[in-house]
Amino acid sequence: MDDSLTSLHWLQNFSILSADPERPVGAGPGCPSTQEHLYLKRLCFPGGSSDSPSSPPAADTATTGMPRYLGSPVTSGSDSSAAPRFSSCAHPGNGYSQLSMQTSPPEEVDYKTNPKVKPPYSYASLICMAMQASKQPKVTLSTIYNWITENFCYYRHAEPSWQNSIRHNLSLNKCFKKVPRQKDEPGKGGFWQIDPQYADMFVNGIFKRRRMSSNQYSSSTNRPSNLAGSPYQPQGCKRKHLSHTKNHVKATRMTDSPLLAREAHKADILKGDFDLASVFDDVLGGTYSNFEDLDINTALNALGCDMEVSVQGRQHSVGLSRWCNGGDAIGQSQPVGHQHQSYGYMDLSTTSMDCMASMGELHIPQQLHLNQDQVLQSHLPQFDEASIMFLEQPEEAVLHPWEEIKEEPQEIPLTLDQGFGLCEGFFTEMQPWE
DNA sequence: GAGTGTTTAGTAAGTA
DNA sequence: TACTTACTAAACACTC
Repeated sequence: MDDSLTSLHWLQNFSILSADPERPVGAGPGCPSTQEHLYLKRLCFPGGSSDSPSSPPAADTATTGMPRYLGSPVTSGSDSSAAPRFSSCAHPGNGYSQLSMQTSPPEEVDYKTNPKVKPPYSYASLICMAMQASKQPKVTLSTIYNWITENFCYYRHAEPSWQNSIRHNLSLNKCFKKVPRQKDEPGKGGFWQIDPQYADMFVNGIFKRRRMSSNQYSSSTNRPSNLAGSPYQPQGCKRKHLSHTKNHVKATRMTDSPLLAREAHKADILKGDFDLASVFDDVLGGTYSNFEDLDINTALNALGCDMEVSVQGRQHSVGLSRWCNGGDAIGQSQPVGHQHQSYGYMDLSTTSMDCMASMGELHIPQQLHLNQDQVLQSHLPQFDEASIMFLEQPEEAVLHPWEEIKEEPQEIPLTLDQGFGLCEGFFTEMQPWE
């Protein structure tokens, strides 16, 4: 009984996504119906809520630092104005789902109708969502404005300075590429799209775009020569003009342990932080089924991902399918009931054990004598190639992921986090030298 | 003039 | 404490 004072069991049920006291009962003036805009609570947590009395109010994201939803908002169907819904944790095959089950159910916050709560998404995320929703390879600034105001009531009532921030973000963020308007195209301004160079990052990057550690820097700057021309950036899009005063990257400053990396990963997911990666994970991975009739080609087109890189060879489809179905590929030894449609990368936070289960196939133990960087570098070329291949042959991978993977299981490419996860899983889960 | 795009500067928060 | 990231504000130039 006395353990009640020190036990942290309550923490499991602690809701960081608790009720929003400011949430209006009905739609505000000028706001559309909320019918279409209900979020995932019922989808994700049909079992009801288990709010802790200690749950902080969620009205102010800045207070909690925790956005209210897990996973990635996507737009359903062909309605570009449809509200973002958070389908990731509802998707049985998404790596988030398991984690979602461990958290308390969020209350619904209807950003489409609630003008008081600022959406917890960065401007880059908002831009990305707008681009995603438009399903066009390129969008205009006004399209982005419209989508945001349409889907986030807050910005309908906010000072227009946020539009300046949007423009600023488009210009500053390397992820976004300006496509000049053709001379015969009337209208103001140009078009914007996701820079295809960063499509691989979107597939890979589950990490929040916070603080690129030095080894991640070195991963991109000192990567193998065959990656020299690759835009591989493991932690998201850099700003277009970085502070160049920090060229002296501290070599020792890194995400020290795979355990920490994974915990950080978990924390990010727990925070429900929406980022570009999650958006594109939805698009490029299986979660995109929420787009109903939208296939992966359409998704890529919507992202403006030009199929401009060509890689020859048989590993195409292999790497591609692995990439599209990374979690399944790695974890194909899991029970059939756990097999599911693809998702863009393997979520190590939830599937490290699956990785462990198949490490024999991966021959990873043979690399134990390597340090992490060596392991990662040994896989980076494949990873990069795989991501490129993904762009090239999306449909095959979706259709025939398993057979191809079974052909060459030892060549399954590992992403940065996968590498860490594997290492961590191995070192933490495996009996010593077993 | 309005909208668009770029750039600079400052602040706050998070992290090593 | 140093650094990164995100945000905000503002100035300026360009185009329609």
